Amino acid sequence: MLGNRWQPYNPQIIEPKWQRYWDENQLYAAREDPDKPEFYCLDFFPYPSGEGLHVGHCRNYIPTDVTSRFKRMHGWEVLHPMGWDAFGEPTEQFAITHGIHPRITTDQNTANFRRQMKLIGTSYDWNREIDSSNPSFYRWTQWFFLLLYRRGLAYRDMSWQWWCPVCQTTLSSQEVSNGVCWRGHSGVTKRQVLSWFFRITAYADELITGLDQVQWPEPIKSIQRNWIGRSEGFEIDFPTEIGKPLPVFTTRPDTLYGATFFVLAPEHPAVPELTAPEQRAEVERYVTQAVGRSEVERMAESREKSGVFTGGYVTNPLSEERIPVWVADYVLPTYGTGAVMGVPAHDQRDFEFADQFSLPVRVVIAPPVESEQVEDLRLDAAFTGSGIMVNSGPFDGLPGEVGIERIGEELEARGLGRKTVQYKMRDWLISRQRYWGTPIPIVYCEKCGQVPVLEEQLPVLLPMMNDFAPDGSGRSPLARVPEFVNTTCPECAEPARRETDTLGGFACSSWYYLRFTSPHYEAGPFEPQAMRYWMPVDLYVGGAEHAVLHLLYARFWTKVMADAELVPFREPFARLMNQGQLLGPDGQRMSKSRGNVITPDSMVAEYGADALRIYELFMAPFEQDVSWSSEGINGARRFLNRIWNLYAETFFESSEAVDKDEELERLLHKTIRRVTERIKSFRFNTMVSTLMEFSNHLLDVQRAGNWRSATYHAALEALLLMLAPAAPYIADELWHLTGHGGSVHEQPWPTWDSDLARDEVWEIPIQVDGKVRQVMEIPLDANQVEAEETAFALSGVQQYLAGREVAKSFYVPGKILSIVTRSKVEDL
RNA sequence: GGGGCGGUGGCGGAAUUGGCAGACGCAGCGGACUUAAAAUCCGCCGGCCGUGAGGCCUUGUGGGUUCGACUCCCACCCGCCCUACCA
Repeated sequence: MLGNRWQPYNPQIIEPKWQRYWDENQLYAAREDPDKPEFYCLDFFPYPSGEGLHVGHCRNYIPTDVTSRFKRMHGWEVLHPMGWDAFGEPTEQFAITHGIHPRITTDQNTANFRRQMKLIGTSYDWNREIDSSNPSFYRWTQWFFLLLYRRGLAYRDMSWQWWCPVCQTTLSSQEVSNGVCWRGHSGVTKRQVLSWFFRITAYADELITGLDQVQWPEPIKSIQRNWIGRSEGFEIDFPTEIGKPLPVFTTRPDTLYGATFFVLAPEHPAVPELTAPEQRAEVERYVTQAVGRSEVERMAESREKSGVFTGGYVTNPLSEERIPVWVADYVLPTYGTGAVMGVPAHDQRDFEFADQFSLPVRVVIAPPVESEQVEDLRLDAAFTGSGIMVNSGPFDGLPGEVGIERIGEELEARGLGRKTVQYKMRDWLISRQRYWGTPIPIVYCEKCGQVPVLEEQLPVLLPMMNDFAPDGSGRSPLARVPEFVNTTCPECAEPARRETDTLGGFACSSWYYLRFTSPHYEAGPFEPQAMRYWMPVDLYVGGAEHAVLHLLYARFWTKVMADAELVPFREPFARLMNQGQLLGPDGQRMSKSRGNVITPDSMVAEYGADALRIYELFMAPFEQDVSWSSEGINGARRFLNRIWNLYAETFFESSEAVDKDEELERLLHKTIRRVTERIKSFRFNTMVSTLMEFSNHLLDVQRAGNWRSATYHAALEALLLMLAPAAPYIADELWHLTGHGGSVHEQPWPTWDSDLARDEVWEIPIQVDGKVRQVMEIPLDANQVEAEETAFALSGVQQYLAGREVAKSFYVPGKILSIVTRSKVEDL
C-alpha cells in the first residue's frame, strides 16, 4: 500500500506549492515569438464586484484555462490575460452603498478577484493585468473618443432618452428593456437630454454582413441581426394642407390604397401645425401625457391603443383620397419618419387602432379564395399574408409582391416616393451623468464652441471627489467640481468649461482586448507589432447577455479603427463561445439575497481546486445551463483520489518494465485521440469521462497485476499529460513524484498513432428484421460476403432465419450487419 | 406577436453525427473491511413478464422516410431564454 514516500492526496498542501512555483518561474508569461504560432484566448473582462467570484464565474474561466494550457503544450505562444472592467455604474453603486470611494473598493475587489483566480489554478499572464479605471488605460479610451469625434462618429444631440431614476443617469436603448434598466431598476422614463452619441448606425450594414465572417454561435448572430433590424421599404410622401408633404416609411407600398387614416408620433414636429384649432387642447393634453408616461405605464395598457384626432388631413398620393391625421403613441418617433399610413386591413396594429376608434377598414389585398375571410369582408384581424390586389385602381389584379414594385415605380416616377432602408438600431448613447467613468475630453468655449481636448493633454484626469453621489439635479457630479469644470480653451486659450458627463463603461470594453497585446505601451493605445502578432482574438468566451451590448460595440469600434488604418482586420473576435449558466443547488440564479451562492474559496478548501475544475468541466456540456450539485463535486474528488493512488501504488513497487500490453496500447492511443478532439471542440464533459474510463481501466490492469509492462508505464505518463490542462496541480505534483523534472505544463502534448487508435477487430451487432440478435467479432477489413458467412454460421442468427429466407442484407464495416428476411414461398 | 434553444433512467448527462440507447458520474440498494461509523473496495441499478435462459416495451405525443431513427421530414404538446407597437 502507500509507501513512506507517498502521503495521501492532499490538495491543501500541493496546490499552494505549485501556484507559487508557476508564479516564480513565470510559466504563463506570453511572448511575441515570431517563430511560433500564436493563440489569443480571452475571457470577457469582469467588473470586480464586492461579492467576489462564485463558482458560476468559474464556468467561464476554467474552460478557457484548459484551452490555453492545451495550446501551450502544443507549442503555441498563448496570450491568456485578465483585467478589470472597473469603470461604470455597478462599481460606483457599490461604493455609494458602502460609503467608500470607488478607487478604494476597486483596488480591494480586484485584489480579491486576482487571489480567487489564482486559487482555482488559472494560467493568466498577470504581467498584463489591466484596469480600465486607471489613467494609463482611460487616457486611451479618451483618445479613441477623439478618433470617433474627428471621424464624425461622435456627436452631441438633444433628444428623448431613457432615464433611470435610481441610477440617475441616461441609458442607451440597449441597456433598457421592458421599462427596466440593465441594473434591474424599474420605472425607467424618457427625458429630453443633451448628450453624446456614437454613430453606430453608420456601420449598420457591415455589422450585419461581418457576422458571416466570424465563428460565433448562431443565436448570438441572430440576436445581433434582429437588433440591427434592417428592413427595406419605401418612403412615401403624403401631401398636406399646410404646404410641405409628410413622408411615411412602409415595407408594404402595395397596401397604399388601403390607407384609411394617418398617424403621427406624439413627438412628431408637425403635430402642432397640423392640429386644427378646435382639437388643439385635446391634442396637447394627449401629447404631454404620452411623452411623460413611463415605459412601464405604457406597457401596462399596451393591449389597448390610444390616440386623438388632430382635425388635420393628408392626401393619399395615388388615390388622392383625403384621410384624417391622428396622433398615437403606438407610432415611435425614432423609427422611420415618425409617421405611418394606417392600413387597418393589412397591419395588425393599425387594425387594432381602427377598431378602437371605429375607423374604416378597406381590404386591398384579397386573401386566397379558399379563405373564409373573403366572403364577409368583416375581418377580425388584419390579413398580412400575400394575395391579389383589389380596390387599388389601376393596380387591381396584380399579386401583392408585384404591386410593391409597380407602386414603387409609379411613386418614384412622380417624385412622391423613394426606396429606403430602415434599421431598428439607434445611435449609441454614451453620456452618463455619473462620477465613476472616463471623462469626455471635450471643452466648451464661448468663442470657439465645442472643442476637443488636444491629444497631448490627455488624459483628462478624473478628479478625486468625496461626495460623488448624484444630487438629483440630473447633472453629473463632476459639475460640482470647479477645478475640473473650469479650464482653458485648447484653441484660443480663453477660459472655457469642460464637459462633465462621463463615458459609459461600454466604451472601455470596446477596445480593452487590444490593450492586452501591449499593456505598458506609452506611445499609443497599443504597440502595432504586438497588436499584429496577437490580434484578432482567436477564442473569446463569456455569457450570452452581452449579445447586443459589448459584442456589438466592440465590433463597431474595430471597424472604425480599420477605416482609420489602425488595425488590419475588421472583426475583433474570430471565434466566440457562450458558457451555460451555473445555477444554485435550488435551480435559481446564484445571488447573495437568495443565499444560494457557492464560492470557489469554500470548494477549494473542502475539495481542492482540481476537484472543482474537474467537476465544473464534467457536470454538463459547456454551453448548457446546469444546477450546482454538492454531491457531484465529491465524485470529482474521488476520481482524483483514485488517480493519486494509482500512481502511489504502482511506483512504490517499481520494477523492470518489459512486456507490451497490446490491448492497453490501443486504448491509450484511442484515449489520446479522443481527449485531444474533445478539448478542441469544447466538449469538456466527455473529455473528463474519457479520462475516467481510461484511469478505471488502468486500475483494472493494476489490480490484475499487469503493471510491469512498458505500455502500462507509458500510459501512466500520458495520463498525467492529458490531465494537466484540467487538473493542473495534481498533474504537476504527480509528474514530479514520478521522477520527472520541471513542470508538466511545459511538456509536449502526447501524440497518437491513428492505426493504433483504430481497432482492427470490431464487435459488430447483427440485426435481423430490425432487431439486434447477436454480436460477432469480425476483422475491420472484412467484406460483406465474409461478414454474412460469419453471421449465418451463428446459431443465434440461424434461429431467426428458420423457415425464412434472406431478402436483402446491408453491411456497414465497423458498424452493423443488417439482414432483412421474408417467408419462403414454398407454401404457395 | 417575432426570434432562438431544449424535452433521453430517481438526477447530471453519453451515443464515433443514420448503425448494440442509457457511456461516465451522482444518488440508491446489497456485500466486504471495521467494536462501530466515515473512508475505501466488490456487485446490482430504465420498465414489464419470466425461477431461468430469454422475451416484450422504452429517447415529450402522433404520423412519415429508411433494411435500420434519440438523430432526418411533417404536425402537435410542454419547458426555458432573448426580443418586443420597428410600420
